[in-house]
Amino acid sequence: MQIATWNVNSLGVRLPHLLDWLAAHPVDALVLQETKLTDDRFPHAELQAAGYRSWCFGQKTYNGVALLSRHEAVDIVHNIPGFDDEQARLIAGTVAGVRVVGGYFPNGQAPDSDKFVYKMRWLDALRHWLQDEIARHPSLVLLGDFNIAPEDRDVHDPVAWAGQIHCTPEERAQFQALQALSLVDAFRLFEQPPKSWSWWDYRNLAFRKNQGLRIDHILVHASLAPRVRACEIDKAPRKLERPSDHAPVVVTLDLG
DNA sequence: ATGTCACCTGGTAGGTGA
Repeated sequence: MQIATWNVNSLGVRLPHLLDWLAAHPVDALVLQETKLTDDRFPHAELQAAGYRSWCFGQKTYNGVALLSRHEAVDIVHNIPGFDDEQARLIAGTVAGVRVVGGYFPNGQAPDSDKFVYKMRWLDALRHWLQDEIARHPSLVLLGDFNIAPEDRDVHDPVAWAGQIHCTPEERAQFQALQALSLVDAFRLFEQPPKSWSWWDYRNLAFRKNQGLRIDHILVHASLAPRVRACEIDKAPRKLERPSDHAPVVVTLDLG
């Protein structure tokens, strides 16, 4: 089974890229972030023609998430239960016995901003809900755009980024707190190329210079970790014309 | 290089968010 995450930065713009990518990488399930579409505009028909059922949770202009699956998904959840939120940032569903939780974590803007306070509150709520959710569904995968670079090796220039948004001690502590729920960073289960990033700023020729961050992650519960066969970032879509600023990340599970 | 992209309002540009 393969599960992927991709921040598409507007599905309205990126649908052709997504359809091309799915044709080349027919993953079983995929979560999307920053769809930026209200649900009435979601391209269910085009995705169905590509072999995918889709569940969306969007809003106008900003945010928006979706779950795509070749098989039926059940027990769909929108946003973090018990956390009152006007922003569409999380969708979960159970696919073939795997609880798939896709999140578009708040960006946080700057460490001294109100948006950073919201990011911390959102992460606190996520962790508390996940604690219960893992007890109900141990075969859980948490994936998406975390907007956190967990370690210095996930940052092209750790000195310049020290203390900046995505790299603050508070955000990294939140990432570690998720790991403390027995969630394992699938990417780090394997030897990876150095300077592996999942996001490159549109500015400054950042992709050409490979100046990026690894902020898109796939965390699997420890009960699934022995089943993980691969975890890779696919840089190819970032090289296309009019790309998203993020690359997809794929995990391969051997569920026997 | 404060260097781009997407989307909004409201209009032939400017603001917001990332």
